[in-house]
Amino acid sequence: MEDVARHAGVSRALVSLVMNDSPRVSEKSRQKVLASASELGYRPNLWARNLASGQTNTIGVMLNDLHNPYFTELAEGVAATAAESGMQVLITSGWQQDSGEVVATETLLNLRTDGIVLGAARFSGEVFEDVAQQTPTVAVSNFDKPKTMDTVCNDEVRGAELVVEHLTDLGHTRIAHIDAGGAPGAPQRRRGFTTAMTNAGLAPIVYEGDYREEAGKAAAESLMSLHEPPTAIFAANDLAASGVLTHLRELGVDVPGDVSVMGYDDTVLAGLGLLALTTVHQPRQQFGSRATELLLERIAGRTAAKHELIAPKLVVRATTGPVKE
Amino acid sequence: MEDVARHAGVSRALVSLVMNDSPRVSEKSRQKVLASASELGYRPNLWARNLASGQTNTIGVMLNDLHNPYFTELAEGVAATAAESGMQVLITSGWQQDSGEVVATETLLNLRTDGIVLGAARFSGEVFEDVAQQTPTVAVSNFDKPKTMDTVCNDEVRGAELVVEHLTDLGHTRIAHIDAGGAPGAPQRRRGFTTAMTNAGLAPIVYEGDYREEAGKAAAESLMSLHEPPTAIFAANDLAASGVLTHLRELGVDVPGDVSVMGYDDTVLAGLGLLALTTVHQPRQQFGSRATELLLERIAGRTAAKHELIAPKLVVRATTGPVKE
DNA sequence: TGCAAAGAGTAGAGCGCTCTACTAGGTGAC
DNA sequence: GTCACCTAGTAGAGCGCTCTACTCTTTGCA
Repeated sequence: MEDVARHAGVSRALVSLVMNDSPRVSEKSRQKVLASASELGYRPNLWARNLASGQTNTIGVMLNDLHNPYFTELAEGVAATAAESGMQVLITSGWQQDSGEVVATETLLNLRTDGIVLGAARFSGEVFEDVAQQTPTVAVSNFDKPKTMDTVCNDEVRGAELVVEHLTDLGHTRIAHIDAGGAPGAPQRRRGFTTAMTNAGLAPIVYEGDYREEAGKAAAESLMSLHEPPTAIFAANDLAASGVLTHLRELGVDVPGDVSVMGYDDTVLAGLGLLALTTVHQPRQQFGSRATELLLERIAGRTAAKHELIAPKLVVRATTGPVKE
Repeated sequence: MEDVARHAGVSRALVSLVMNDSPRVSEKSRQKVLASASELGYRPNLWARNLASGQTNTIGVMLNDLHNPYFTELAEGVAATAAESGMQVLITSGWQQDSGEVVATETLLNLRTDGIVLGAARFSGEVFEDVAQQTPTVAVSNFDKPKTMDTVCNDEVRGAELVVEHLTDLGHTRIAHIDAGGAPGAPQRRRGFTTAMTNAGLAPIVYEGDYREEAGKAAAESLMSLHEPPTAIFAANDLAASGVLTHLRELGVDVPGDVSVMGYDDTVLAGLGLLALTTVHQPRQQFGSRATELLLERIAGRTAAKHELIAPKLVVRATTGPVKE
């Protein structure tokens, strides 16, 4: 910077003004400085800039797992909205490890990003409340309405309701849900399912499982060997639904002729021609952009916590149909 | 930091030493400083630290597209290897846009990361040679052996060979390849395919397509309506292979009884029970970790460019079988 | 007992920038 | 012609840390 100033025959301060697009510089010297800068291959050192200015114009995103499209689409939403406000996005990942999430968040904290979007899965909200005390924080997660941070999350209960409505509309009454125990989102889906079934005057059948394909297969096997097998199966997520479909095909059961199958999440899998899975779409990008909006509000000074639910949508494909009379 | 020093009754320099685990501090004052630090909620400011020390202990990763598991697994490999050397990883993404890649790389450059791993797809190597001149750079990409940076990439030619070997071993002679034009990796796969076929004394059938499912479907349709349809189809990637399978199922063609199908990449899709696709596995994490090793070498001073190919592996599942005679 | 070397700690410059407060010169109103 | 005000630019402190060079104790050993 020193060199650029000397080369252009101006002060360091002027160079700084030019680099920040200040209106206080004449067109002439702006050109002169820009020319010298590019000639000398100068690029501003962000560390120094942020140190001096005390603000980073950067928002940090901590993701539990980069593999999971849920998290990456979330990040995409964040990036898009952040870009509109001229903010940079820096991503760190917990690489699916408990300790990783904490380390990644620490890094962001040390980086003094203006705020943090938490795409956490592993920990309860409490662990992160500490973080929220130090910097504006929004969690995309169904933490239990913490006071210190905002949360944005999918309305899982509504999603499960959507499933039950769709299936009962098709005339199904024996509907089974394969749930994923304590995994993120699973308790809410289960609750939504049982509530909606009960409200419809139906008995909820819940079978224990998890979010993996094998679990879907295993559950389908048990379910189909029941004395009165269900006519519709609502899997914990798309992957588990894929396991269900696999088993049903091996069994020679027609889908959706004999049995209807639904997934949850609307991942790439669901759209594949061979699956064509009816499922519930989570607007993941929207989670990210809404979270960013809330974060910007917080950065601007809001302190009262907001907790928002975002409504999922039903996506009907080819695995559900009218109950076989 | 000032406060911590005062609170602990020592100099700022000592606090700095403690924070960096220097062996030059006595156990007693280390404890004292640590205690004061946690009491005051002190955390070192990374921007200041890096500015002062002139090194960031951070390597930057620029990814074209976070959705694509290819890139995220790459990042995972980078993170794992970087962690072994105590390096932090910061990820920026081009969000699938041409300009995005450049912006994301600029950010990394301004951040003065010790080095950059380029997971680029859009641009030719030339655009990035400029970057490589400014900081140690390794590209995971089949750029054309640039002088200024290292490259690590999949041995696509070998991968295509693997496919042809597997299929000819099963007795296939009419083998068609659906290629993806100029998309990343596609030309190499096509070349590998035609070469291997020619070497085996067979006529390579190449059908134009791309990396999407629809392309696979369309290609399968054309291919199967040929006077003498191929007995094996090697799709551009797993997604296209999924399209092929979908069409074949609609046609009632038995896989692998009548026609064998192969994908490429070994993504999650391939492992699904309903697809069980025979494919070629790219060790994506290994790309990342190898790239990081090379980068660390460069950071340590090596300047001569290295270009490495990493061997893919055949993964046999259920979509290939002996040719029906 | 004396002296070198090791151990523990400190002072203060400096990393590359921004930002506040200031100056010099030009403009326009009365 | 004078004065207030605006514009374009500058000086220099300071952001929070690290790092070099230095000081003051201890310790070990001939």
